[in-house]
Parts: sequence; structure tokens; C-alpha cells
Amino acid sequence: MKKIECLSPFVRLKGKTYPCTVSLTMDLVGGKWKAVILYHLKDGSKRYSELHREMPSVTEMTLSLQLKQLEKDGLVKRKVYGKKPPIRVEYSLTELGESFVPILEAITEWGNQVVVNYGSFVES
Amino acid sequence: MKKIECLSPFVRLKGKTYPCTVSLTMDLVGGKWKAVILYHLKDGSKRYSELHREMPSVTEMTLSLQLKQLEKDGLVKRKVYGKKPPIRVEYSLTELGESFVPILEAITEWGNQVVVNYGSFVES
DNA sequence: CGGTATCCCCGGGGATACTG
DNA sequence: CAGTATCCCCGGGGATACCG
Repeated sequence: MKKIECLSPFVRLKGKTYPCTVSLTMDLVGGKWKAVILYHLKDGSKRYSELHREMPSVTEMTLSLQLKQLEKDGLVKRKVYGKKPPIRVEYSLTELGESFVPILEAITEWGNQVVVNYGSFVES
Repeated sequence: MKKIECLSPFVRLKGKTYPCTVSLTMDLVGGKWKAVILYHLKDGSKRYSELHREMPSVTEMTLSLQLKQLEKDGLVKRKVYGKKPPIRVEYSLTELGESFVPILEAITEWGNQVVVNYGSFVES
């Protein structure tokens, strides 16, 4: 039984310093939308408009911004097809992004359990 | 092989509505410090000052605030010993908090790997 | 010892309109 | 189609000082 612990203090990544790796992870995938975006990409690449349709609660502005950050941090890759509008852009997970999928699923299930036990579902 | 998916739109918890359970989870344990605090509580209860000593990067103000939110959301419990200063306060995980520990460890290890592959460790 | 009170700042995120 | 530009607001989080 291996002990899981933060290889701590401190760690650096892309010019930023964190007090531990939990903190680093939360910076990469935290925030209001990043994990949700990764969740929607976990089953394959999707176009910008598809993502937006599946997450109508996010504004286009914010969606675009978060995708850029995920791309910069190496979790998501962006592929452009065509040069004149209408162009087509596909987003998908990188290898690093893929490696986060198991955690994403654990997060999903945990959230599901929380709702089952303490919350409620809303009818569409 | 079970498919893991958000029991989505929409879910409610304590008066808030979320577009999916990933979003809900990130609201409960996201932010800059909550997951880090849970990490430090995973091996047993700790006093306020102990927590602060282990996370000197967090201000007392913020630590106290985040602990309150975690308590309100049912992830952490607070026990007070004594009534006259110096009093003693112990924080520990609730059952719900405990159920999040496996994810916390996954997050820790993922972060460790990211640093090993793309980042660097800082000498103390 | 275990916090609060107060003040402040930054930036994540939203709304709306527009564009190559 | 896939975004930007612009403007704005709120609140998470920090700094400093103080308190029961």
C-alpha cells in the first residue's frame, strides 16, 4: 500500500510556482468550466459549435477563453480545417488531457452520488 | 464496462443549480485552496494552527473562510475544545469528505506526474 | 489560540455586439 | 462558423491590524 503524497514544496510549471501538486492540478483544471469542457471532450473530438450546444450555460466568450487556456496548458489540442469561412475547428484531448479522464470520471461519479444523497435532479 | 456520465441537466444542491455534476463537484472542492485543505486533512484531524503551518502560503483570513465553506458544504467538521482562550479547534473530514479522498489522491498523483514530465521541483 | 474586521485589488467570467 | 471586441461586475482572495 503506497502512500500518496504531494511532492511538495515547491513545484514549478511554465513559470508558475505552487506550494504542492494538488494546488498545481487545481490551477490547470479548476475554475468554473475547464473540467466541464474536458468532460465533454472525453469521448472524442468536437467542434466549437458542438461544445457550445452541449454547454449552453457558458458564453461563447468564456468557452473560447477557457479552450485557449486548456490548449496553452497542453490539455487540449485545436485543429483547423479550411481557410475561408465557414471554417471548421475540432477540439480534442491531448495525451495529457487523456490522462486526466479517469479523474474526470471519478469526479463525475462523486458528484452524481452527492446529488443522489443530498440534492435533486431538475426536470428538463 | 459501465459508461460514466453526468446525470445532467440540471442538478440542484443547497439552493444552487448546476448544468451537470462535474460543475457541481468543482464548485464544492474547486477554487484555489479547498482541495489543498482537504488534502491536509486526509490523514486525520488537525488543528487550525497546524493547518496554517503546513500551508503557509494561505493567509489566515482565507484559510478560515475556506474552512467555513467546506464545513457549510458538509465536507469538513469542526470541533471546539475549551471555552476560554487558549481554546483548541480540530478540523476533520466528514463522511462526505472522506469519500472524496480517493479523488484527492488521484489528483495528487496526476499533478506529481505533470511536474515530473513537464515541470520542476524547487529546492527548499 | 483561533480567529475577525476592514479594506482593497485583480481577474474570472458574463452580456452584448460585431467580424474574417 | 468560430470566434473577437468591448465593457462591466462580482467575489475570491490577499494584507494588515485587531480581538475574546
